[in-house]
Amino acid sequence: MVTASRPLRADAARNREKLLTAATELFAERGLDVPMEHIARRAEVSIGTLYKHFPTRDDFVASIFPQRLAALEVIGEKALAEPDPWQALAGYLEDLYAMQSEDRGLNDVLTRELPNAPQVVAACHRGAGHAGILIDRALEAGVLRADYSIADLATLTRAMAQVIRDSPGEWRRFLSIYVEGLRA
Amino acid sequence: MVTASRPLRADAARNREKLLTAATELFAERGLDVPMEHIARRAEVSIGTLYKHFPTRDDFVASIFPQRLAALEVIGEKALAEPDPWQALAGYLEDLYAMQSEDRGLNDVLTRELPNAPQVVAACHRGAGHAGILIDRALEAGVLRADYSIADLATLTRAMAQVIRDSPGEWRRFLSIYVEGLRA
DNA sequence: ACAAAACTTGAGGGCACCCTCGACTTAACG
DNA sequence: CGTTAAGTCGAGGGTGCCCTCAAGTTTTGT
Repeated sequence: MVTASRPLRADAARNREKLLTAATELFAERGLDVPMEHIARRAEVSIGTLYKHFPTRDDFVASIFPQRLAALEVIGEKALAEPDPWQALAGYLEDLYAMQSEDRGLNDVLTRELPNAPQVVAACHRGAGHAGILIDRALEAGVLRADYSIADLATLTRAMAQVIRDSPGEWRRFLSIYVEGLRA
Repeated sequence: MVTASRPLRADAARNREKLLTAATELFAERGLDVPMEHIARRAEVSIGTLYKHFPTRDDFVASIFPQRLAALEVIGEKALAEPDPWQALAGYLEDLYAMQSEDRGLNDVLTRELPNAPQVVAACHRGAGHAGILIDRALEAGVLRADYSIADLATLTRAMAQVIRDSPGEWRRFLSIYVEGLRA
């Protein structure tokens, strides 16, 4: 869309940038629920200005995460390039959750429903596309539990979100056990 | 302990009971974070009375959950009675999470740190004792992944808590995959 | 039946977060 | 420059939850 009405005034553009930077940092550090006031403070901007640019929290989310979720595509491509279907899937999961473990906000995004940030939902769907292919390949190769589906991956993602949150040192181990259970 | 100072006045004893009932119900339905006001309302008692009997949320937790956690002992005993070490462990996990899935408050209790409810912590430790024995048995029998430990069970429990919360229909399936991954 | 002790009540103060809006400031354009 | 539309500011009102305490009520023991 980019309905480029009138362009932003210089100071406004600057503030918008500062807000995005602050929100990006704070989401990553503290998750999606940081108080709006904190974002404004870190951006050195008043709370009123914050609401002028981003009337709802989801406006922040929608402005920040689609970009970040593009990394999903990258790890998806990487996995698709791997010839061994099992290695491809296992590697994908490892990369996916490594990414999730480094950004608390991303962790939240992948866990929650975000009905007001359709761009984010779309980006997730795109990511899921790759995952679906990887699963199909592994199924065809007969290396993956025959009843596995993309829905199981959603469940796993939420479980991993929790594990990452309260034992960031353990997620690889937990994942490796689960992945063992996935073999045909 | 039971430092039976003077016994409670009749009306006070009645109110205490009503509060416990209300809290038990609401914790199970909504989790440990229900507003205190809701508990008071359901108990048909004023908020002041609530605070007289249970000055902190953890006083409720400490009064309610040790009993409930006694069920852990029961399923522990049941599992210990099972001759096959693998079946014993797998059955234990199934029973444990079935229990957890029926009580949102219990789910919270098993997920959180509760430094102010030592009775609850103690009850959990007792439960963990059984689990430890089941794990040792399975290890000795060589049917369980050699590096498995009780710490992994704590991680699993938090993961299951999450799965139970947002996909109550899927936890058995998720668990069964994980358990597959546990085999030696 | 009465007084003292025990208990109950709910208005209200505190806090953290949400968000709005009218008064002020400043960039942009002639 | 001067005008004005665009943008900024932050005090303050709203909400939901926490918890307290002075005034009123009920139980208990005599």
